[in-house]
Amino acid sequence: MQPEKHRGTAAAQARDGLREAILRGEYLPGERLVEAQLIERFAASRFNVRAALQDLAGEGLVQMERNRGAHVRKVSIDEAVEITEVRMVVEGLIAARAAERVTDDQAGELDEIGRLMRAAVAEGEYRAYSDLNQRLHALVRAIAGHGTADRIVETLRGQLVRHQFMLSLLPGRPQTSLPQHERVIAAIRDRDAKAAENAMREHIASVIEALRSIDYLGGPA
Amino acid sequence: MQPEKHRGTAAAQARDGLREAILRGEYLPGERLVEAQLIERFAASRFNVRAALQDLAGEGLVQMERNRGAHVRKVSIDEAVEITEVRMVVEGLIAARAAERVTDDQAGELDEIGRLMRAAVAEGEYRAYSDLNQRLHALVRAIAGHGTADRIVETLRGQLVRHQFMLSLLPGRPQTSLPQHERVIAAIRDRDAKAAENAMREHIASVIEALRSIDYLGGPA
DNA sequence: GCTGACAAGATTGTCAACAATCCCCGTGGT
DNA sequence: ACCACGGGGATTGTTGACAATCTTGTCAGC
Repeated sequence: MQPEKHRGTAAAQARDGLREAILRGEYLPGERLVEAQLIERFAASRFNVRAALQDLAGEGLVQMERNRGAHVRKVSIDEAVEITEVRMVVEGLIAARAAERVTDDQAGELDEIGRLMRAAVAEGEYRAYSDLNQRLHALVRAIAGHGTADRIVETLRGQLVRHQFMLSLLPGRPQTSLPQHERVIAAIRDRDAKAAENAMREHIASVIEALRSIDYLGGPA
Repeated sequence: MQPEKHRGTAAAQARDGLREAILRGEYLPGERLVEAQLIERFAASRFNVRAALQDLAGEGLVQMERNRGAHVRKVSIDEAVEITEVRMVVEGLIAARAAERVTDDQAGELDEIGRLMRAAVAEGEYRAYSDLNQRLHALVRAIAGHGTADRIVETLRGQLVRHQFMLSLLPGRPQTSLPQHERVIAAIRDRDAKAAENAMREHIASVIEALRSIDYLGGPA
């Protein structure tokens, strides 16, 4: 969505550091982000800290209220579903385009990830499977080379890290998503754009179902 | 994408004023935005001007380079195509959801817009038709009530105002797009989500074709 | 006439101090 | 016990000045 920022500058370091910290879960949703604390933690001036907060507010990671400071933004389940719906269609576009542009080498990489995924699920290594999941989506995006769609998906993904964490705890998820991933890989490898889009959308649609099921579990708690 | 900002504050006024000015075309793509000039024009402090520039950079309307100031971002035809591709799938999602949620009253409004559109095209009132076009898309979005998709479409639209202006000059556009609009309206009225999504995507796909044709016209000039 | 270095001006980057605001908590009254 | 009412401390909002950097114009040397 936004053009790339400068790297290495103090302002950029503060921004990236704070984003990483939020994404790691070091600051919980709703938690207050006090400027003075951030100044100490990131060894940045107040000027740069404020610029960082404003940037992350633009990315939807933090929420700023006048005279009341900045908080880590809370994303409700309903919002998470909305965000994932948008992700579904945009990643569908990305998958379709990847199918049109994939090279033989890249197709080989995709198959390799597929093999590793099957192995990880077979051996119950869910952490490895989760990493492979991210690698797969990242590779598809790289193949598609769609800068605009890329930025949007990245921004949306950032807003849901907390929920994605909960998702990975759902029992039976890998068994559901593995065949979906395989269909995505196969469609891109076969350069079938329409099938790739459908496969990716089905995959993310099932993520939405899972999100809704969390709602039932965690809602009345 | 980002949470709503405060209205009425000096910072918000500077931001909204500058955005309006850029969208109106008062500042041309590539034009430099000198802080001192903006301070005068919007009667804001430098602090607020910089905050506004940073916000608009987040929206992709301006580009900031270290020590070289802020410029109105130039969007190439290739980028415009990418942006419109994303818009295509997201507006498709919106149309599908609108079909699921539309009330009888809203269906009537849609039909009314359709009637006005046919009349405008028949009488060659292209300016009125263009306004109705925006009204239609806005109404569909309102019916869908999808905040996340809404924000993204709005942001993307902002980045293309200049190109959309050129589009409206293309001869024969209304004759092409009118039946597409009618199909969108009919599908939503009939509460057929899949058809609504397809109709909206076809419509915007033809916008992409038109954008590419501008490329041929304006490219080697 | 052209190239390069250098200086002057313009513009942006950064900071530290000051002002405004809010939130918490104790006080007094009922 | 409960509520209204201010302090007082903490936190953010804003300003103006100063430093760093880039851009432009000029001039000497070839």
